[in-house]
Amino acid sequence: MILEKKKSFNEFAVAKGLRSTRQRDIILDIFLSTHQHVSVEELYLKIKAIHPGIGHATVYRTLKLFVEAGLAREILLHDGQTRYEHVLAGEHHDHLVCTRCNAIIEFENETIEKLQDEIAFKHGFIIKSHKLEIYGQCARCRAKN
Amino acid sequence: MILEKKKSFNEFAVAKGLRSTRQRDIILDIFLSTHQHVSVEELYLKIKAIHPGIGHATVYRTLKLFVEAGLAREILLHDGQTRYEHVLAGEHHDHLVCTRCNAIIEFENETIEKLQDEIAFKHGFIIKSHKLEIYGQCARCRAKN
DNA sequence: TCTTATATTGAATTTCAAGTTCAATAAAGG
DNA sequence: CCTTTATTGAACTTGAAATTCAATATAAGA
Repeated sequence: MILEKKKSFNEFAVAKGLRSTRQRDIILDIFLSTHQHVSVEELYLKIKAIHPGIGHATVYRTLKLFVEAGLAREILLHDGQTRYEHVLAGEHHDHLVCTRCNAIIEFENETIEKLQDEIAFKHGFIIKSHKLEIYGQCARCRAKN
Repeated sequence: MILEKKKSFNEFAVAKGLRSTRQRDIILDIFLSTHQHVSVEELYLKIKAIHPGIGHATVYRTLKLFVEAGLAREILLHDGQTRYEHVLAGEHHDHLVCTRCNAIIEFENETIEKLQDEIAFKHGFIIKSHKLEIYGQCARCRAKN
């Protein structure tokens, strides 16, 4: 799967006439090796630890490329930190966010999606994207008390 | 209704031992006279135009007080601008956001809410709040093309 | 009414994420 | 190898929001 994604990014890069650089390879490698929802800062630090030369700006720029290439998706949660999540083929999901430990659990619900379509249609809206986040306390954190 | 809200804020202020100040009166007045979803900056400029003395910091602080007092609710949409919406008794709603003209349309959907409760329950989550935003193009903007 | 303790204000500063600039560097085709 | 030009990264800028702190205003008591 990681190889597939690398290949897919490569194709995107070629199609766009981008040059292949060491930095982008590194950032892609490390991004692919992280968990589902990395914040930019988190990723940056992880990269910096192994390749201290790589700058801030490059990480930001490259993540935006990943989004363009369809490898990543930007998510903005409650805390003002931009996160990037891995895009898995065809799937869409929403998030349960624990406001105590910041755990993020994904879920899908076909019925909710359909209801959204209906609502948008009723208001003459064309949906481009949507965002459903449920904030609360996860099972583990509840157990802590 | 505006009077009610003023009274309600007053009660909150008294209960909290806050002093009554000209600035807070002004900010409340102007907040109550705005449309549903003002951004801080928008409100600040509106206030500044009439009462040039009032500072940035006071507007921020006072809006947070309104939230505490239950008069306003903070909403964070796609564009990184914090908005405050008026809280009307007991109601909860979600938003359709036009990414072209920034129009915000509110909607309520009981079924979606119920489905969310089920999802949270299934994952052992206790819901504190949630956020559903549908982004797209509104009817008016679609007509423009 | 005057005094005093302290809550509040607002200009200025700080913070923090994110974006931008631009000279230096590196990739890739000729 | 050379040349063109994309890319990089240190430093800087931006913009929203928070914080600081001296000056001011409020409210309660004398």
